[in-house]
Amino acid sequence: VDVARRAGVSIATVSNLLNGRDARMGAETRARVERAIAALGYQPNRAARLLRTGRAGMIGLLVPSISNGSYAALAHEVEAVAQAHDHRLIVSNTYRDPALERSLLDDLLSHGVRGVIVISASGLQDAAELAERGLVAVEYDSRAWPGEPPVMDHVSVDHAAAAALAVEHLATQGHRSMAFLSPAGRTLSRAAKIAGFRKAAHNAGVRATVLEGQGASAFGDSELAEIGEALSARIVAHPDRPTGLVAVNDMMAIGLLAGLRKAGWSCPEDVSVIGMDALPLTAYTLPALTSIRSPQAEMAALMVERIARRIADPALPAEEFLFSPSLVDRASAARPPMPERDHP
Amino acid sequence: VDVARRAGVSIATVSNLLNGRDARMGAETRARVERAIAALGYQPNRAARLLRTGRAGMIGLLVPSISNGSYAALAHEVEAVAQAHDHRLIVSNTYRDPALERSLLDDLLSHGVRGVIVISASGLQDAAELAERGLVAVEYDSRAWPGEPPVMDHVSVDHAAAAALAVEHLATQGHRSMAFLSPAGRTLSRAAKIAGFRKAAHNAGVRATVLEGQGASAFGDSELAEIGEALSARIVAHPDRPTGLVAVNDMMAIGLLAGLRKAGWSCPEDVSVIGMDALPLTAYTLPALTSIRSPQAEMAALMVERIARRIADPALPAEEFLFSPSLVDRASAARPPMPERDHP
DNA sequence: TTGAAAGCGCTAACAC
DNA sequence: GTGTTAGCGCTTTCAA
Repeated sequence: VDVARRAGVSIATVSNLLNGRDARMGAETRARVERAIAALGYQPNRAARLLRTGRAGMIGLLVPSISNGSYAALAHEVEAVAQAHDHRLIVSNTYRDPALERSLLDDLLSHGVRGVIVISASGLQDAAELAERGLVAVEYDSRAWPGEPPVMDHVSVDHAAAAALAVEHLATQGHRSMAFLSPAGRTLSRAAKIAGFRKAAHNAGVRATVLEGQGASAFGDSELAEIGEALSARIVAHPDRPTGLVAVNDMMAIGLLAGLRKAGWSCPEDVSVIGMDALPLTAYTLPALTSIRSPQAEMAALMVERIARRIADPALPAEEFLFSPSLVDRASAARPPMPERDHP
Repeated sequence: VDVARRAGVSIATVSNLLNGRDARMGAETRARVERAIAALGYQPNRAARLLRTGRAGMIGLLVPSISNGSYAALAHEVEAVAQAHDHRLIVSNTYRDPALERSLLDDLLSHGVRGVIVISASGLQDAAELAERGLVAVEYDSRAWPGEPPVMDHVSVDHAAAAALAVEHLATQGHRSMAFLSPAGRTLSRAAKIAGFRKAAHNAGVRATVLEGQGASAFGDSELAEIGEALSARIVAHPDRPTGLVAVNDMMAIGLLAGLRKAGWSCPEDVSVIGMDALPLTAYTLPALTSIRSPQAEMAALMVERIARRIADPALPAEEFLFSPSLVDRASAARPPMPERDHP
């Protein structure tokens, strides 16, 4: 109203300009309005705009814990993409609690958020219902139900391939007995990694063990590292004497490295360790951690783009996108101590 | 409207119940309304509420980069507190760019956000103007201008004390020459740490050097670690032979550790290193990193509480809150190699 | 090319 | 105790 008055036009004209409907607006009128906007330092009230249009200019991100380095890195990428589209990012910790997840989703909806990226332990149950209520959700790092057409978009790295990459790298170095380390809870992504690990080990003809730690709902950096450290005791005592270790993620690998060291084993001389996520800091551990990297920036860009497209066209069929992981070859994975000799 | 119709009451009654004005509402009416709400799965539209009341139920958090572990940890704490108050958290990366910071703040305002926590390199210039426009800002980890009454709330750990803690710990172990390592840009918190370092070193009667790396705007984990690694070369070549090293934060310390190691120096035998932030992962480095911890959870709680109080009462005088850091004594700081002998 | 007016869903002042 | 109603700031037909 103030801008319109100052420019001597109606509020509709101002609104038209603001919303790009200025194709055939008088150049002089446009200039007057623009001057008024600048002079008044006017900024549109987004709440009112949202109320009217249903578009909030915000997207949601639900992560188990934002202090987990891997999710923090994802959040960074997502925020960067969102910022480039002039959108804000609402972040919430879900602690892998499905009920909380659910209520957070409801709440985002009531805030006018129409698009959300979710990292869910168990998969979103009522995706269809959410879609009906106008919420476009994309699941990160979880797969659709095999066989059925996906009910929502899934953007994930190929966890099975990631595990296979680790196994093959170790097998190439000569390891014949490997172990996969994970916390106790079976999230979808962990299950996929474990399956991939088993299959690749089978294909490579090596012995495979899966070791699960305590603490079902571990998602914080310290819990993860702690579990890794605790698991090292089971490694050194294991009858199969695994020499190639694959950790479900980098923080577990870091804990594992510390535990192994305390037990007097050195890496990579006595055991090889491969992590997953390729966090920046893994380049600086001792030894520098060999790890598996996901193309997070591209995944973030795709997720935001999919959300934008499905908001524009809700009929857009859901798809599953699978990204290929890559191995970051550093110092923690090398040849096993004495290949084959004491295991005929 | 739907709820009111179903419950056979007016919308005002529904609104009254929803907003706690139900003190003298008929028990039977209340029950009917509640049943209708449940049956319809009704959720209030927050955009409309915001438009009417000006309260968005969201708070903002502006960090240089959310992928930086220390800010991610802070974000986690802040989100937890906000969630407990049924508020959502909007997070944005500022990349330490004052212009971006400024436009993000404007944008949050237009989204209806009334409270924001800012980590700013240079301090918020126009805090007074923001306050006038209805934005309550709290600065994290930066101090008010000394002498003048603070124009906004500041919540910070005492950086000078943190540096002093590190210096004293090293001095107690016998170190007589120390260096402080930092990236090149002088943020307020870095400046405070450096001043505290210098002063404490002077008090302890030890030699003090401040070494700055390249890369003025380093806030990402990898840049920080990289600078730390690069700085190690200047340490080993330094004429003063500093044996006690204090890094501006943990990621730099981790990079430093890696660089020193490559140069053939071992820690803590040849040099001692102390980091700052006490990130969870520092318990698992080799050697486990001695570091300085801030009470982040308490600081987060205070910031959210201050925001709530100042929104309720804009006249509330601004204050500066200083928290005491504590030393986490681990393995990276010990006695210097040969105390005093080759430096008469 | 511009303007008038309806209405998004809610809250709160006020009337009953 | 409960209901009526104005209006938050905006977008968007529709009319001029």
